[in-house]
Amino acid sequence: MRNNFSLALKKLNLKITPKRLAILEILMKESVFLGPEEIWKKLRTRFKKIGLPTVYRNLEELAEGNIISKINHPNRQLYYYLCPNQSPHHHFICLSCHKVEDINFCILKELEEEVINNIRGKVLSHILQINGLCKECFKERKNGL
Amino acid sequence: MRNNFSLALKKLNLKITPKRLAILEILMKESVFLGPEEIWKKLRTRFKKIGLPTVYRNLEELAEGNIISKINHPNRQLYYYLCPNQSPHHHFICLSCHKVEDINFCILKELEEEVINNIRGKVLSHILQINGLCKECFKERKNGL
DNA sequence: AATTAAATAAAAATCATTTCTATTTAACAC
DNA sequence: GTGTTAAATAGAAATGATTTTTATTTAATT
Repeated sequence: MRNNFSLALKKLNLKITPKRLAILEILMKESVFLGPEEIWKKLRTRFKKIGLPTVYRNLEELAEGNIISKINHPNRQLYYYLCPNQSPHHHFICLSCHKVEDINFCILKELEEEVINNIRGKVLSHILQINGLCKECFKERKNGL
Repeated sequence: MRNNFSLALKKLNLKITPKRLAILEILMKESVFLGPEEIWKKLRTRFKKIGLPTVYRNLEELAEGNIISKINHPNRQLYYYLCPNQSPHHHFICLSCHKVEDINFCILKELEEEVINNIRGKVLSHILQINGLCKECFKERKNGL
């Protein structure tokens, strides 16, 4: 596990610092989307003296290197980060437990064609985020959703 | 035109103020997505004394009433607003000229089914934003895109 | 162990957005 | 039209997330 991260960091010419590894470990353990401040609070249990800017900087660097990815939460204006996944822009987000799952999105090609037909321009990128309840939360129907 | 706006405002129990109408006229004229500050600058040519908070407040109220809608721009963290359109969450955004077009999205039902099959939970909402070049900008290939 | 460039802490700055309060104004009744 | 009232506004200040700055520390390499 740690070796994977180290290798990935080396490829990006990022030094392997305890804090950087800790951030990745937190994101890996949680498999939930977290804000910089949430991550910072978790880090402070291990590092008494860690600054919030350090967390921001690291998250940004890791996101640039595609080790983690950035998403939007619909009801907050902050960005959240998440461990690597195959399709960086297709998320299913559980609004109850905040778990993030990839969605198997074979419709995308069709969509792109449809858009090109409508717009007659060029598609460069997209943001697709689907919000709902995951299996478990749907059963429990937490939060009155 | 103005009557349409007045009627819509009345339905929402919002008073018909010159500034409120001006905001709607700007958004209608431009048919491009604009940030609060951009709108504010345009308003100041007509109203010397208009505060940015007034613009924010109005945009928020109008968005709540579905007279305008809010979208995300991928490379800025700000929200942008746009005149009413039929499908509030499906936008095609030209990264060159910032024009916003609706996309005729008949694939959505399929997508929802696909997600439900994968996740086995519940879909509550989604954000779909497609970025690219509109017909005109694609021809001109502005901005090196 | 010494060197060097990157990473960090801490404080301060920035920037978008929101809140607060006193004043103004639109809507409505007369 | 004039008066009344609740909503809208200006302007200043507050907020809150994020970024920048600078001096110090540390990881990587020799």
